[in-house]
Amino acid sequence: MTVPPTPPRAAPGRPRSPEAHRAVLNAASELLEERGYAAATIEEIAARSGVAKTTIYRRWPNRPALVVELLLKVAARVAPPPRVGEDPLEILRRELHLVAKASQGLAGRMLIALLGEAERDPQLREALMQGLFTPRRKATAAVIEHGQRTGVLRRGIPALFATDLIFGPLFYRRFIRQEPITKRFLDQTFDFAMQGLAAAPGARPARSKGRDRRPKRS
Amino acid sequence: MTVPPTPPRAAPGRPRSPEAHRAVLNAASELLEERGYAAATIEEIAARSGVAKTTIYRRWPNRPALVVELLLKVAARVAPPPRVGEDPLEILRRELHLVAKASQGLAGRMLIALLGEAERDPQLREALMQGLFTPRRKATAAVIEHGQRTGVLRRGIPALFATDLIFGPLFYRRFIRQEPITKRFLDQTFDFAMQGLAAAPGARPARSKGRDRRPKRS
DNA sequence: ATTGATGCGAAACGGTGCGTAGCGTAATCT
DNA sequence: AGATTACGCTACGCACCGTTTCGCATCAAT
Repeated sequence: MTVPPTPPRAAPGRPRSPEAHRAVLNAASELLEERGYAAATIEEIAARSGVAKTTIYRRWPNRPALVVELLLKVAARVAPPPRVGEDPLEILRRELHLVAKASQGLAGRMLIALLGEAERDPQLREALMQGLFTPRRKATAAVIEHGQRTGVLRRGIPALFATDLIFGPLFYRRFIRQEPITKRFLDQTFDFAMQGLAAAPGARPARSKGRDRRPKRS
Repeated sequence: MTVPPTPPRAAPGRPRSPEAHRAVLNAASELLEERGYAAATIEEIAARSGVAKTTIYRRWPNRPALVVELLLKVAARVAPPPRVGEDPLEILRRELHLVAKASQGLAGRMLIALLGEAERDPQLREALMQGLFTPRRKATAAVIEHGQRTGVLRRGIPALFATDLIFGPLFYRRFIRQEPITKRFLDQTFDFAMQGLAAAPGARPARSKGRDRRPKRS
């Protein structure tokens, strides 16, 4: 790892064209929107963007890598990860609805296409985990931990596990069964999860530290 | 539906060879096991099975259709749907573990590969729903409804929805995040779901036949 | 201004798998 | 026997992949 910190030395030669980069992502996005993942071949993307195939391959090793970059961009735009704040329950509820909405749009279509390929492509899986799932799960877990500290949520349930309990049914329905997500479904899911996660009415906030031994049996 | 019940009229011409059928499914199964979905091309399957490509295409319109048939067979073998019985909680718990185990084997690998294609192939999606998900969900829901009638499970929660609450986190973890399933994870998931689904200790069965009551806890 | 390095577009390539067609042969029914 | 369908084989056109080659463009360093 001999990397100069902030290397002032610019790379020699002609720099890569940002326009080409944008044009490719744009064309890919349109194709995915209009005709789906199968139709968004590299050759089609090159044709529509006016960028040469070689230029595309110079930046991305293959199609999934390109789509991942696009997915992360779109996801960050339409559904930024939640942040710890005043009312954890409300934050979680909003997050669930936000993710549900995003999952029904372009981001969802991209994700579902990538998941199949991720089975055979460990690098792709890594990229999805580190770029999408891990940060989001961590952010959500932080909200939950905050709720546990302030006494709104029951302690004793690992926060990451709790996030999976909240979001699992949604993803199962949207990406595995591929059925539409209704508001009713989201409300039911959230209510059910909270039934198990929320603190009993009389619970108090956490003390200094370590003092939060509670019998986990409700 | 004008289908003659047990049509005695045999089709004219040479009948299709059951050996060829089996040989194809066998070869496909082996290839999927050894080298994954991507490597299980029609040409490879034909080569390994000793069956001509044309013969394969005469039976299945494309590769997904073939893999679906294989998946349904394997799923029925390694994890037959649950049946209503004495102890609903135990049946559900076993079912969760059984599905988890199956999802980590060949069946799971096939399913995950098919899901991506199902996005663009409505017929494939239909086949997966009618052949796999719908019957299994119905069977599980029946177990839950039985539990609700006998008072072991709380009433008022739609049974199909309840099944998704139980299995959602598992599928999310296995097929979306593609992380391994631990016994601990399954136990936690099940306990959590039951916390919300199980009847309060004092609950009574639905009407008349009241003998079956039992306080939950195990 | 020249030099050297890199990016760009265009064109062509070999490779792979798809799904189809033509052919001669095999099996079964009437 | 004749009709009909399945089988294996070979070959084909097609689409897309990922790579290579080439001439020109664009940058930094000299």
